[in-house]
Amino acid sequence: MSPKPIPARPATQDEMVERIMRAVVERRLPPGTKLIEERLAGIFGVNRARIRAVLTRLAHEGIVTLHANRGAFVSAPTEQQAREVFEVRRLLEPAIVQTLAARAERALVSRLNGHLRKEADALAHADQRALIRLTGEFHLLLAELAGNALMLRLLREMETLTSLIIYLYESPDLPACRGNEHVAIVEAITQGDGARAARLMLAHLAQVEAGLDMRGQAPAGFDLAEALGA
Amino acid sequence: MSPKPIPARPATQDEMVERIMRAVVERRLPPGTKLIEERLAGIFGVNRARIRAVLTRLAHEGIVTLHANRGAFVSAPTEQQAREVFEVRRLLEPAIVQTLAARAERALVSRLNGHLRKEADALAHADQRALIRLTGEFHLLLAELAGNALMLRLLREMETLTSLIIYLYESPDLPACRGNEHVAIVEAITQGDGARAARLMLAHLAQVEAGLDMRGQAPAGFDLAEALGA
DNA sequence: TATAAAAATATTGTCAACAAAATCATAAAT
DNA sequence: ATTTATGATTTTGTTGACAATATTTTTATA
Repeated sequence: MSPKPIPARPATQDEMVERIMRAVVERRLPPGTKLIEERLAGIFGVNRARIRAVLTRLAHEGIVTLHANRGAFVSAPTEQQAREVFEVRRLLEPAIVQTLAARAERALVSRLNGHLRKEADALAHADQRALIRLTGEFHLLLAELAGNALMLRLLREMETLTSLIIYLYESPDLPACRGNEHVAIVEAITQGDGARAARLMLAHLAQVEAGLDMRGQAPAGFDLAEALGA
Repeated sequence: MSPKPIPARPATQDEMVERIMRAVVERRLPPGTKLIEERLAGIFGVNRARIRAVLTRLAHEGIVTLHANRGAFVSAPTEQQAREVFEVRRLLEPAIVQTLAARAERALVSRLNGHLRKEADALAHADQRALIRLTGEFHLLLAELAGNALMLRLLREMETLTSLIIYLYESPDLPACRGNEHVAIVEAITQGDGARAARLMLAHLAQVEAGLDMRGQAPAGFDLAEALGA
């Protein structure tokens, strides 16, 4: 028996989606994990109908896969799907940094540097989990600063999918993005050199993709409540 | 009283999503239309729970907007959102045609020409509704032929949003895309001239966007059953 | 011991009824 | 006539129960 998690007041739908996505990004919910409706309902303090809506949303984003009469599982993207995600990211993200370079005001630069500092801290403290999360969030921060809400949503989706892809196809202890590449990109943005920023981002994505080797296994199950607890 | 639509056997979720999206694209469901759950349930021969899942999905795609305790409405994208959609399309679609030009085999070319013929037919017969649908589907066909399922999904989403945007911000009797621009793009693809195809697509999208003037009104309601009937 | 059938359990899919909230219609008051 | 309050109706949000389907466990058999 795991120590029963405090029943807790009901969570909102966005909170639930957010917490599950975060658990996926932080590798507490590996691909293949079965998401049992009643279990989730218990954890979040809501009933199954609410959970169902959450799973529908996540399924639509591709983070969860629904099998008829069998339930919801954390997706295990195929090699083909992995390539598709990177293809789209290669089209969107270089354009984002190029835009940012064109209007690199103080506030923008300082937020980027603030983020880089956090990444460096996590690295210094060998806080693996934080590092994984932060390296992913870097890309989302760029999208957010670009001021296109649609783009941000799409990238959040693909960032989460990328987490699954990396889990499946890359050695788990290498962080997805190497910190210095992020630093170089911010540098180019700060200097207003959009072309270089775009080039660096493209190379960065290519580097991540190149680090994959396509022979992954979906691992076994484990404790849902613990994964979603903190 | 509208003539009660045949109760019909229950529709699958995908069918319902498909039919609503098509109704939006064909302008039978203008932005602002309220989508009453029970009404939809009657039309599709299912119960409210199923409808709810459908609305959740559509809301996630931005085609429908949910207001707490007030229900679901066909979205009325703001000027800002409209710009965001076009920004993303400008990044994705030129890349798609460039890819296609690079591997323009017979089968591909013939499918494209087949589509152009349909557009020409609809134009010749002054079949406004078909023309609207086909001009949108042209862009989806390109995405489909590019063989990236993720990209296809994203573009289907944005194509539907574009329908709403055009409804709101452009004179309703001009078709969204002028046929000859599509012809020129296919020509460039056929000749394997990727750069030109990309340039034409970019210009095409810019032209559509330029044709918008941002002072739209959400129109009144009307008969749901009729809009979704055929 | 290994395999196959059968029962028991767990999980999802569906539904109808109720509660809460918003909308609409009506009536009262300025 | 316009506005404001009141009540009736519509619509959404939530819940629990049940049926249908998978999965697991047990039992029987080779």
